[in-house]
Amino acid sequence: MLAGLSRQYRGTAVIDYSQGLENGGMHMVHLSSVYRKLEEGSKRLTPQRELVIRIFSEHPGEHLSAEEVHQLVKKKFQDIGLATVYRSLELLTQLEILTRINFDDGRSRYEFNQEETHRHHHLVCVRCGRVEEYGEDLLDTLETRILNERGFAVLDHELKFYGVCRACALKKTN
Amino acid sequence: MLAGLSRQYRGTAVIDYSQGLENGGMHMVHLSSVYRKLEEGSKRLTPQRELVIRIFSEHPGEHLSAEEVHQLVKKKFQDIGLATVYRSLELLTQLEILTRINFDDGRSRYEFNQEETHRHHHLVCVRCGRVEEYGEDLLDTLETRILNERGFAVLDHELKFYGVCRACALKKTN
DNA sequence: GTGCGTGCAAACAATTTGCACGCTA
DNA sequence: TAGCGTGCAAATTGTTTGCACGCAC
Repeated sequence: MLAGLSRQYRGTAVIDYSQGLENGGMHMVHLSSVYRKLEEGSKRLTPQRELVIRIFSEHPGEHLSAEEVHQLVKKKFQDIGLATVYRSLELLTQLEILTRINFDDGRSRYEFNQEETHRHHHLVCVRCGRVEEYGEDLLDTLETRILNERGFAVLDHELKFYGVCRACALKKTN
Repeated sequence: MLAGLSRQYRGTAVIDYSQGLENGGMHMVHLSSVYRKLEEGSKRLTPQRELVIRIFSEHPGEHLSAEEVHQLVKKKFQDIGLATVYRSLELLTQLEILTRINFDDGRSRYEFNQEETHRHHHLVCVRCGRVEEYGEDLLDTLETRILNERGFAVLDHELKFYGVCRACALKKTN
């Protein structure tokens, strides 16, 4: 099975998963489902891929870009190629372990594809640029209507709200 | 006033606006509001900018990219620089004459910022890539809730549905 | 041994920017 | 005449790809 795969690769760092990735906090990721998805895609869980996953697990709710992931991996663990980061992100997205999001800041960003927290939306502050998450989903009825009215079968949706966050609203000046 | 500005520039084409841009069809654009917005921004309505606007008025509902606008302007009117198209799109977006949209196809796209048709959404077909529009807006109550619950004052929102359009659903094979 | 995954550098594509020049206010 | 707007080419930036190598199966 895959669990045994991730010992080492290219003679580099060995990652201790005795405690799993679940240590992160509230935004838990089920390593087992990561293993399963890799297995189903018959992909190896290499140290580089593990590191990428680990970065996300240690930065819950952060919408990281490829460059940011690369920097974090380098800083916290070891040097890996930026191209490898891109390829890992691509792979993990295809396996639905990550989700690609676009905040129109010129680069793609990624977050865990948390099926439990499924369909959360984003509140993008136009002043400070910070992105909050919003868990509500009231769009099901709308999706049914779209199917009936237009014959368009909705598979997924993406909703972003642009506005002013509480913190910025409180800053009276400027 | 601005109306008299757009005679010619660099000795090139003169555009006849005796009939205005409103000829386009259902997706009418009020030239007067375009004038007003340029005036408020104290920007000139140059022939190049007019041509860009004209292209959008002649392609209602089409979500054009910079490159596409450039090609269309060149084909239908005259050769202008691609950089100028980019700068025009940027300016017109800032003046809220156009709206920038992102369909994750690797380039920014633009459409008229139709305040009348305000808040229409997009149905993106994951098979053929075509984008339909959907005029409904049921998000007002949700926005009020977000303000109350989170203190986040929503100014605008963007909603995209991904799914299979009717045409593709009918193609049984492949 | 075959092939997947990686690192590096080169290639790409969309977009931005520097600069000289012409036209407009 | 001062400065905005343009065209062109060069520069940037995010992302992808070709290739040789090494480890895993």
